[in-house]
Amino acid sequence: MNKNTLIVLVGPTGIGKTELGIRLAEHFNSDIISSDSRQIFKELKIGTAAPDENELSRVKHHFIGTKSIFDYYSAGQFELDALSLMDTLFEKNNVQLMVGGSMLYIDAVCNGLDNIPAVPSNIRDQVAEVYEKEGLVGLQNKLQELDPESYLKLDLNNKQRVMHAVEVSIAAEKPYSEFLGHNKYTRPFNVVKIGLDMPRDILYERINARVDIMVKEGLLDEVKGLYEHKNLNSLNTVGYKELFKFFDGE
RNA sequence: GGUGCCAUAGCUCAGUUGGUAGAGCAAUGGACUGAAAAUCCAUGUGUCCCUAGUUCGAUUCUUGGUGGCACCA
Repeated sequence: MNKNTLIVLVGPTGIGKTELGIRLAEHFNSDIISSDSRQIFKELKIGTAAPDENELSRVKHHFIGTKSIFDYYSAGQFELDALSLMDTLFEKNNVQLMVGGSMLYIDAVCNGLDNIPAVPSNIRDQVAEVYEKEGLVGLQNKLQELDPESYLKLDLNNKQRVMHAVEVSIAAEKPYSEFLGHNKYTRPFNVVKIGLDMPRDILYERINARVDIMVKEGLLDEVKGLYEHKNLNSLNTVGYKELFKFFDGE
């Protein structure tokens, strides 16, 4: 049994993770490690319901507003960043708290992802160009050539997956599939997961009320200011993409 | 009160030159190891507002209602 414990607080949007997380952190005198893939972007405040100044002042938060929407970020990077942070945090207190709804991020920290090499941006551009010129079929052909095993296993309609497998295969100069299946990581801490739940109709009322508050706080201006960047991955986000469509008259 | 427009899936709407209807979103189930609040796959949904006509047949055309919106008074 490790002496260090990571409490992971999960649950659907709007259920009250932020507030409960702060109260737990105050109780354990711990920091909060955010595992929210969108609150990490400093430009996305209102629409992601990121903790406000007051909440941030109550407990030290990590990974809130520390990246820009123009930065490339990923679950794998989060795994590295979070683990190295936790090394330091556990020296101060053997209970730490992770709060947020991005399940792959949480999974990466708790169970680990395989050690797949990062893809340089020039290779991402190169693969994106294949997609632009030859479409999904072009990517599928590339995958069949570079990594026949993934070609058989992957959902070939899923552009994101096919693209990533191709990118990694090029960057690593060996098939993407060879990196998979080795993730038997043990972590130097225990994991206690707490999942929050409530009746759906009440949750929906809370979410509706919260959207009204967001609008009062200036959500429309926030989204308008980001409109020109609407094609960035980081802005493919609930609450933003719908408003982009609204501004387009859809 | 008058005139006009509208009423179709949970929501926004398309459509049927008259042969009982469909997209997007939502929902539900599933997949997913560096975009994960993402992405992909599958599935259903209906008194087509009510009424009476015309018609072999009306959600579609006509009459009269009801409700909503706009304009005029």
